[in-house]
Parts: sequence; structure tokens; C-alpha cells
Amino acid sequence: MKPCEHEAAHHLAAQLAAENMPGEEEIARVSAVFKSISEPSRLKILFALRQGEMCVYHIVEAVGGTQSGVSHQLRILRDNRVIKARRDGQNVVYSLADEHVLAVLELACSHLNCKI
Amino acid sequence: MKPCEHEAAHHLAAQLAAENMPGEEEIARVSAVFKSISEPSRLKILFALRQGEMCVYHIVEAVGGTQSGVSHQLRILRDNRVIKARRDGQNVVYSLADEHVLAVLELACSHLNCKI
DNA sequence: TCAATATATGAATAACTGTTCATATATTAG
DNA sequence: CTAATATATGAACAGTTATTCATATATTGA
Repeated sequence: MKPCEHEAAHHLAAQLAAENMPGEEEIARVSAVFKSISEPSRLKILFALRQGEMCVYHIVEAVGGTQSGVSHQLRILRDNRVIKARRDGQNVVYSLADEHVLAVLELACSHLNCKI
Repeated sequence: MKPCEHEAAHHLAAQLAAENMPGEEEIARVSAVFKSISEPSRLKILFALRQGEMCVYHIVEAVGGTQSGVSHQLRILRDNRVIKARRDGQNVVYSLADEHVLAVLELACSHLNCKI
């Protein structure tokens, strides 16, 4: 493969892109966050938590599936700081970690013209 | 499993969440978009295209890897309307599809305190 | 039309990941 | 302490997916 005809026009962009490319670690972290919110079962949890904080029992009630499955998914979301947890007696209460999460969900929906 | 002690407080949220839960189709579409931007190789392409439109040759130059691999990844991003393409002679020139994409990337970075 | 360049794609394999099942930990009531 | 409730987790299997290789399509110039 040889340079395309836009050598002059595009090469600068390519060079800048290579220079400003985030390191492997940063790419991996961003990747992990997006992966964590890209699975249908986990997306449902996030949409559910838009209504407010909930304990695991009620999350299962809202999104369906098994307690074990939901718990595994909560772990992944929590590891990526997409949701946060606090213990309250026998229960663990989950909620969205910050405004960014809500904002990203809404951006995705507007990108898709969702009516959510 | 039985209702937790926050029955009164959380049950309403769970009920609202179940009622307002997007349908399987919509969840699947949002899922597909996030999946498409969650792979390191594809994230690199998106970060590269922040510098402006580029043809495949220069994308390969910016992100590394093989022409075939990059082309496969471009296809997935394009199918999810995360990037758009236009042909220009022998070349196909790619660019970010809309402001949403840039906004999501920046939100993810600020979520992670990236310096990008 | 032919050769060269640029990009795309089908198939196959290897790596990854979600779900399930069984079980473990933690908290509270008695 | 014991039983019951609530949540978490390790292992294994099944389904998904990225990458590679070979090849196909598209465009341009001669």
C-alpha cells in the first residue's frame, strides 16, 4: 500500500493522530468502561437505576434474570465505576456513579433517535 | 429471595423502572453502538478521526495494524453510524458521524480523568 | 482493455465473555 | 450461637467476536 492522493491533506492529520493517540493503558480503560455498558443485561440495569437507587432485590425485579447473574453484572459495572454501592443493613443499595453515566446514556439515545 | 426492608422506598423505583424500560430492540441497538466503540482497535480509530477526516491508508498509518483488520473495524463503526464514509476517487474518506460521538468520547475521558 | 492502486469481505481460528450452578460471605433477629 | 435473609463469587460451558489470510471489488491511468 502506498500513500493515497491526499498525501498533503491527510498526512498531517494522520501524523497528529499518531502523536496525540492515548497510550495503551488509557485506551484499555476507556475500552473497559464502554464494554461494561455495552451488554444488554447491564444496560437494563443502568436504565433501571435512572429511577433512583435500588437494592439488588429490586434491580432483579426491574430487569429480570437471576440474582446471581445480576450480581455478576453489578460487579462489572461497579469495577468500572459506572455505578456505586453502599451497604444498608442486609442490603446493598446501588446507584449511578455520576452525571457522566446519565449523559452518555442520553447521548446514545439521541444518536439513535430513541424516545427514552 | 424476599423484598428487602426498603420495600416502600425502592419498590416504586423498581416498578417505574420496569414500566419505563426500553424494549429489547432499543436495548439491542444501544448495546450495539456501545459495543462498536468499546474495542481498543476501534477506539483508536475514533481518537484518530478527531484530527479530521482520513482515508484508510492514513488511518492504518495512525493506528497501526493491517489494512484488512482496519477495514473490518471501519465496517462495524460505519454500520453503527459512528463514522461516515464518502468515496473520493480511489480512496474512501472516513470521519466521525456527528457531534454525539465526540461528546461521548470526551465524557468517557472526563469520567476517567483522562488527559486527552 | 490491462495493470496498478485502494478498499472490502468471507471463512476460519483463537481469545474473550455472559450465564448458570453451587456455594460462600455478611448481616440481622431470636 | 443459630437460623434466615441478602448478596457475592468461583468454575465451567456456550456463545460471541477480533484477527488473519486469501481473495474480491472498485477506480484510475495508460
